[in-house]
Amino acid sequence: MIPDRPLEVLKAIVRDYIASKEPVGSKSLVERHSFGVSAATIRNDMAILEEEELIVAPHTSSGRVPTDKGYRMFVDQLSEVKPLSAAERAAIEGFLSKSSDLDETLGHTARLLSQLTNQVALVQYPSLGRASVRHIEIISIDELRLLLMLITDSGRIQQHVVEIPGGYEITDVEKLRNLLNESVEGKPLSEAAALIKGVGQKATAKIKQLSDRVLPELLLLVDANSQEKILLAGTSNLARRGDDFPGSISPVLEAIEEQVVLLKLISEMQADAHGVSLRIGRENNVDALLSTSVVVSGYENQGSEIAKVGVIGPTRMDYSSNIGAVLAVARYLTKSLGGSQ
Amino acid sequence: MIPDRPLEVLKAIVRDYIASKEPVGSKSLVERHSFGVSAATIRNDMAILEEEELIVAPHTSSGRVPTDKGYRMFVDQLSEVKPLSAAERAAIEGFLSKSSDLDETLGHTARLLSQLTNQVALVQYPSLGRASVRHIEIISIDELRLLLMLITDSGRIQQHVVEIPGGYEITDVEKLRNLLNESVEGKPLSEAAALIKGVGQKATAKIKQLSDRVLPELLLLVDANSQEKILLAGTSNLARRGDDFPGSISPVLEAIEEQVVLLKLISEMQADAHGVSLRIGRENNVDALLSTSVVVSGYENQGSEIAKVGVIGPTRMDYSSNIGAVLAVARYLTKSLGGSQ
DNA sequence: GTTAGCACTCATTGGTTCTGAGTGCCAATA
DNA sequence: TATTGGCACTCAGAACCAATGAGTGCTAAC
Repeated sequence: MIPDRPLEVLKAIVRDYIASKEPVGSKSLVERHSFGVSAATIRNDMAILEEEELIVAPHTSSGRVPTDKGYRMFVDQLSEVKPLSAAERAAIEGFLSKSSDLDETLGHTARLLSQLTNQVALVQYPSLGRASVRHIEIISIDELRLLLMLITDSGRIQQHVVEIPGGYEITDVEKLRNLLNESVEGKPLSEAAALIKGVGQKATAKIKQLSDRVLPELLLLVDANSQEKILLAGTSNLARRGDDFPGSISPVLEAIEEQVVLLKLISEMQADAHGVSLRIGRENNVDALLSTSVVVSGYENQGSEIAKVGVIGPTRMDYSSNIGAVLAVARYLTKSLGGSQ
Repeated sequence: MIPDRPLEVLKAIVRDYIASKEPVGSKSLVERHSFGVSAATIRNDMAILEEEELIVAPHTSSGRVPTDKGYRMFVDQLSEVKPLSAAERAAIEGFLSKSSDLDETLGHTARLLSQLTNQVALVQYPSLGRASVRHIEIISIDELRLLLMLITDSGRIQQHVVEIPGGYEITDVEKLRNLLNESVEGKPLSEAAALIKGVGQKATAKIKQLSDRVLPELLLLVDANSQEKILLAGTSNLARRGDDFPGSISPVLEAIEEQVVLLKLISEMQADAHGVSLRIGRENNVDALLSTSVVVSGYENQGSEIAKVGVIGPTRMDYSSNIGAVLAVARYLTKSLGGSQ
């Protein structure tokens, strides 16, 4: 266990390092904070911290820098997150109230969060999981084309245009639609595929030709729905913080543009007591993200978490305010979804 | 007018500079290309080019680098663009054939183009302009909510959930929908707003309550449709080419994330005879994009251009193959839209 | 447990010199 | 007139060196 003062020293080091980008030494520490002890004593404490691998010295004789483990201890000790300013709250309200459909809401959220934190924001689309089918719609666009729609209770709406052989009647389309809705409406997405196939069996000869074209496409929609998707915003914030990354930022950008990697990462992250979850540096288990941290929180619809929202930035980030912003935005997003969906 | 050999020298300088990132000098020029004359002669030619501001020397005594004007002359002289390899063609076919709806198609296109060129790809959404309303649909989701849909003939589909007072009958909704479609279907989007308002006037008392809720939201959809939108992909390619930019790349990233700037820029660009349009460096008239070039081409639906697709990268880019890729992708995109829409 | 003192380390800074690719110009040449 | 070899000159960048100073670890005294 780490004694009290050394812990305070660690916190001070993290804070100073975040603020200054410079390795912090014993002398500047005693100057800026009033520990009531001398630099030499601080040095002893720092020796303890180094022993515990909470800090390291980049070169033999320079100040210390927190390790991933150090950051971890710091955030775990973080008793309270920095609350948003009134202006920031107002910005959130203003931004999110304007949104209409889900796409727009999530888009706004991502932009907002990236501006709030000056980091790269990520917003995960609600997907499969607990979602269920709210409605299936088939609209005739013209003689040869139908528009299929799949609406889920998470608010996600997907559509697809399908070409069909001519000569069907409008009532046939309606019949098929009703058949589909009767058997699928309200059912979880995970069961939808099987149920849709079931409809194919039941289809009368009359609408068989139609359903043969429509159902496979519908299955694709269901499948696409289960495909997770992440929205990014503020990528340029990474570039601005370029010097926080050893070498080039381009592998980092590549990694976060690679949806699969990110999705895997955030899906593994389980929220802690405060409703937030974060990975620091090597905790990501992704080489390219070795010097980045990820902060995410879940947002909900109808009482259960449907997806995640968060930020990604250099390990040397202001955890306190980023956590605050992510939490606030997640909360507002939940509220906003609950209201209009 | 520039004599023949100097022009060849310019081309060689551009090509060598693009390949090597290094200012190119007279000696290395005669080594790599067989001009049949000595370095001193080349130096005389270079003096001419410098006189014409087609090339500059970064410092008094170093090789030369093309100016924006030099690049411009180079591309204008470009008689033929580098055709895609068979593998690349196959990649395009494979990529685009998988797409189903418009969103997906454009998303794939952007990714594809960025991979093909190793630049940042941009794809503009089809918008207002010549588009017209194909269909308006209103779907009842549950007692208190309707889903409005606006489908345009450019393939764009937008939806919005609207809450309504309860107690309406399903036939009322149908009545409203029919009323709307009768007056708006097939009409250009630019007239849609006025027509929709007209429906509001005609609405009978019975459906007045409904239309009062629905029509304003529908107008918003029409309006949103006129909002131009650009899809980006491969932002990390910029970072990889970081050293091509003086100072930091972050202002560049910011500029291209700022949709408004980009939209204005590409809307001003008119295709030349080959169907491609490009801006080099300061031609962009955007400070942040001073050392970037933009290559765009239009893609069509039903015979007329509906939006643009292209790449953006450092002025020091391989114009020949980028132009080739953009052209090819635009062509395939046109084909793909024509086929399934 | 804390502190002052001290010798030591080493990244950074600034100055100096060296090197070499590349230039511009000129007189000779074809 | 166009081309060429020759030559003096320039200047960015590399290499080297010394000085600086923030910061350390250690020890002995408080």
